[in-house]
Amino acid sequence: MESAPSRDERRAATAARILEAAQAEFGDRGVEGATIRGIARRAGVDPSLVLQHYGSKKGLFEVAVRPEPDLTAADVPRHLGEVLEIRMRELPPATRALLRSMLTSPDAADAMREYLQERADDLARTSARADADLRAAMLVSSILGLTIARHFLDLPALSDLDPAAIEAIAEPWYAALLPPAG
Amino acid sequence: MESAPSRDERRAATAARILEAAQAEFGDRGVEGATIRGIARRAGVDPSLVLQHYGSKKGLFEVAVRPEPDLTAADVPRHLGEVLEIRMRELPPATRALLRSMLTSPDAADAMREYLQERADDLARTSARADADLRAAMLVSSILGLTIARHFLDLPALSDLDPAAIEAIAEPWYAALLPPAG
DNA sequence: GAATTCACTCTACAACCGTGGAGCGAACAG
DNA sequence: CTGTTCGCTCCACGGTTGTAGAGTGAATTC
Repeated sequence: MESAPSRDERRAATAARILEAAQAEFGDRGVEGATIRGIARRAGVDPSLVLQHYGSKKGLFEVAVRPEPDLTAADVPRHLGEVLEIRMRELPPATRALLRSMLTSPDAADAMREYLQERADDLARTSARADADLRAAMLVSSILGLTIARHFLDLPALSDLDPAAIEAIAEPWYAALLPPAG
Repeated sequence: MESAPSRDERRAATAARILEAAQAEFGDRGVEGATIRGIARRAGVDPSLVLQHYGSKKGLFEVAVRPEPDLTAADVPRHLGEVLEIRMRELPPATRALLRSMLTSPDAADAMREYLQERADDLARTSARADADLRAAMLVSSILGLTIARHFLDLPALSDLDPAAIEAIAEPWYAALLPPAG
């Protein structure tokens, strides 16, 4: 038997439900397109409650796009496979919300640039080439394009396909752009 | 001396000025973010006039993102250089408006998918490989990612750089993914 | 010169937005 | 059992949006 949840537990649970609803709504419509009322409806809650929990729409968005801890983990993906697999299969809700908003919200654009820059830096460190920074930036940008085309534009050749088939071609291609040192 | 412009000519001129303002505004803020009032202000005109010319916001957007004829020209760019050069230097206003809106407007997403599909088909025809369609889709998606990272996210390694430097690396890399037949 | 067209502005409306404050009712502390 | 906390809902406000219709004055036509 479960013990009856306490008041605090219930509050935390609705807060989490609101956050999920917000990520879904931001992911579907972007920051500007999503509305507090829409998020509240999806969470089965009054619009005011959303703001009582997260202060403002902007505040809610900042929490909603905060990447899951295991994605910002310090252990650099030595193989691109990790990043690729994550990007090619289902997107994490926070990532999806950030991607959806990055072209219309300066805040989201900043967050995305920062994220891409980190990934590019990680990658550049694995190479000894003089133009490693540029090549790393090109690489992460290409992954970004693939992600958008597959998950947001539904380009048939990419969205219909098994992730493994894409990875099989992409990985050696990426390695050709920025060969690992040694 | 110029002859005084007729009434029709003046009307056409303001219509064109409104369209330019709309492309700029859509390009800066996206379909949802841009407002009729903002477009009117930029064109130095009353908001109502915008609708009298283009019917509705949606109608205006459709005209605003219509690609310039020389970009849809039937002559396939045999070399990617053309596409790349266009994408790496200044973006045409219509393209910029479409790109900015593609993640938040289903109509824009459809138009962009269609455009990418056409380009991918053109490219795939230059190859005899069995997986040419997939590789072509990957290629145009990568260009898309590069364009976004450079022009919309301002990823420093890409946006600060001379287009030629990027092309010098990108072109052979792209050729490696989808080598031209023969 | 008078009559008419029409490019353009003014005003208004209904819908929607983010947000704040008052109030209710059930879970808590004593 | 009584008093209090507080998670939650209701209602309201000011502002912005897309859009429609009436009005105005100058260019056009006869």
